[in-house]
Amino acid sequence: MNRHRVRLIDVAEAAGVSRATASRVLSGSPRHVDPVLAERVWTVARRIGYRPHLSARALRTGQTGTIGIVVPTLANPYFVALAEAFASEARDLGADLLIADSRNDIESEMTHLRRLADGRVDAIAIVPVSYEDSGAALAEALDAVPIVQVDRRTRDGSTAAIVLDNVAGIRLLIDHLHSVGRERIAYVGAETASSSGAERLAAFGDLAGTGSPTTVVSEFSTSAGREAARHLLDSAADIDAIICGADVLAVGLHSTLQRSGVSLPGDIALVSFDDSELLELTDPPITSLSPPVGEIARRTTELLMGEGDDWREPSVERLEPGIVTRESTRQIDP
Amino acid sequence: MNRHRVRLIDVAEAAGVSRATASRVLSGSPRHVDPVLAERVWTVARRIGYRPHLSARALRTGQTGTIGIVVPTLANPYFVALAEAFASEARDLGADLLIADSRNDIESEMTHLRRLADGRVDAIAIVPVSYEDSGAALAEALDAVPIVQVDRRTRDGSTAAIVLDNVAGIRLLIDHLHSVGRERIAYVGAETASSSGAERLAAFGDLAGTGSPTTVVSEFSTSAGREAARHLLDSAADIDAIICGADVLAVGLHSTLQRSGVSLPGDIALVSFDDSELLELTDPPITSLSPPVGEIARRTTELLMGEGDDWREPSVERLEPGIVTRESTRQIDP
DNA sequence: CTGAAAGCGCTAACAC
DNA sequence: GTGTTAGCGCTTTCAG
Repeated sequence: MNRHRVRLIDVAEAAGVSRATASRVLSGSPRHVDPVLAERVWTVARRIGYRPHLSARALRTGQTGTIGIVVPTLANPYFVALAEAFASEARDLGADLLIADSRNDIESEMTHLRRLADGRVDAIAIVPVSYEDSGAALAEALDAVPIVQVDRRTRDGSTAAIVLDNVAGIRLLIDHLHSVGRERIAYVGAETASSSGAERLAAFGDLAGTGSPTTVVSEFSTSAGREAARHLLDSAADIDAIICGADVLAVGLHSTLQRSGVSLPGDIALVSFDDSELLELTDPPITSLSPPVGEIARRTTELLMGEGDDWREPSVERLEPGIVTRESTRQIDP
Repeated sequence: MNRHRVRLIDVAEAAGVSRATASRVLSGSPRHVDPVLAERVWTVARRIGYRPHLSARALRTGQTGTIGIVVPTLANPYFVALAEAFASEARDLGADLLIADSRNDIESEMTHLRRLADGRVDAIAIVPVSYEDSGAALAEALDAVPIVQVDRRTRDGSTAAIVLDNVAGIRLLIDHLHSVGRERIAYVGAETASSSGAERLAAFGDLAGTGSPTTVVSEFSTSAGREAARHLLDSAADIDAIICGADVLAVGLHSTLQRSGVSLPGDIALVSFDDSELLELTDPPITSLSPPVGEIARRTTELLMGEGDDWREPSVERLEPGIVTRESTRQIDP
């Protein structure tokens, strides 16, 4: 049953042509081959079920037809959305997407990066785990394969980075909150190990009034969100709105506020950042920035697959988010 | 900067040994080589930054050191959890995990399956999209690489399948609901395109009293859950408990019930199937079966990587779930 | 437009 | 215990 792989030479022989011709038809440049032969080769190939051996092809061409994406965790729906945007992009390019999950772990991230760079993929998009510590692994993988940083970046900007414009994002959220009559805004973010977290926090510090409270929890997770909510409740801060640095935080926070009898949006208006499906499930649904994941993926692959070495330019390209208003920021009649 | 790859021969030359010896040290059987030489090779390899070319190695050995997993969608946290369990399993085996997302699409599933089978991975674990229609693609990929079906299966059981024991699961949930005083139980599941969906529905039909209402929506998604809730509300069925066939359904359903003023667990007790993080976020948190994802992944890789052809046996192995009780099924004092 | 032949980087017989 | 050599399956010069 599991005889042996059908190889190119099997097709060639059955079609009465050389391997070279068969190869040209099946992969390379079918333009430069007699249409009659080409047709014959195709027919035979289909009949005997030929499938090219990808490792062999990769070895020969130096191209794998695969793009890799490394995300901090798939438990965060935002990174899943990002991965799917890249999958769609890859499909358009006739390539595959290989998804790797670092589990928020530098070690694991380095391992993935190394293995991907070992001839497994043609290019890598990575959401680095840590601003401070992800740089080393990146720098190492860099001379094997093009890499672009996505959504977050490392301190030593050794490659191009395509990120959300966090300052614009915070501004958009604050403006929106003001427009619905909120003035005493708090910010809840996670530990600033990631550049995006740090940028959002800093932007909030700059744009919100001085003395606006910020709460920094240890990780981007729903339980951290609940912890933040308890902290805010305990501190009895005088606020009427909260900006969350990530959906998972917002949902956890929402759940704890809700159970503590805080009325949303009556007492507190809530906004978040990633616009994942989670935000539509809460009661009330939560207003959010809508990050341009499609555009991020498109621009990143453009850089990655482009002819030049543009990805080597340690630039930071910031893409503009939109906003999706939901009930959590409904205007309250005085 | 991007000179050229450091190859095995570069290491060999720098260490003054043959490629064979270098290869033996760096990969094969370091046992059969002089420790002194071995040490030298390692040192040199590290110094000049040698990394084996994975495609070349795969071509030569016929082994990729990679396991592939194909899931219907990563938007469902249950499949993410499953994928992470496999990642952990792969890590233990010194292998990589390649995650592919079918987006609930037969076409896309087939494409992934094909490409994975084209020498990209050593084995495939797949959660088939459709009981009826996923079989063909499976059968095709089958003679290139070992495949085991996970969590769901296809009609023509052409490979082994490791699934949750859905009958035991439904029984566990019903028993639990009875134990907290609920007798009029409804079931909400998605279209039976998947074997697990169908099994759960059938088991409910068998085990719940006759006339127990069932609602079947078109897909496993939160919006489908909301739709189911509206349906139940409209039908004004006389029930005091609901079993949901998937967490995403439960969460959507919960959200709509909640907004319609139904009290949980007062009016209705709610239970679900996948025990994902989502269920802890709702108010009240939702009781759920806890599927043995770790065990599923372990058993599957065992079958896949084992010496024999055990995975070819079209058997169905059913693993026992546990249950995690939460507030949504709290006993109500009469 | 087609074929012969070289070789991508690596490992595994097979000799020594 | 180590080196020599033959290929894994494919694409791509280079001749014709």
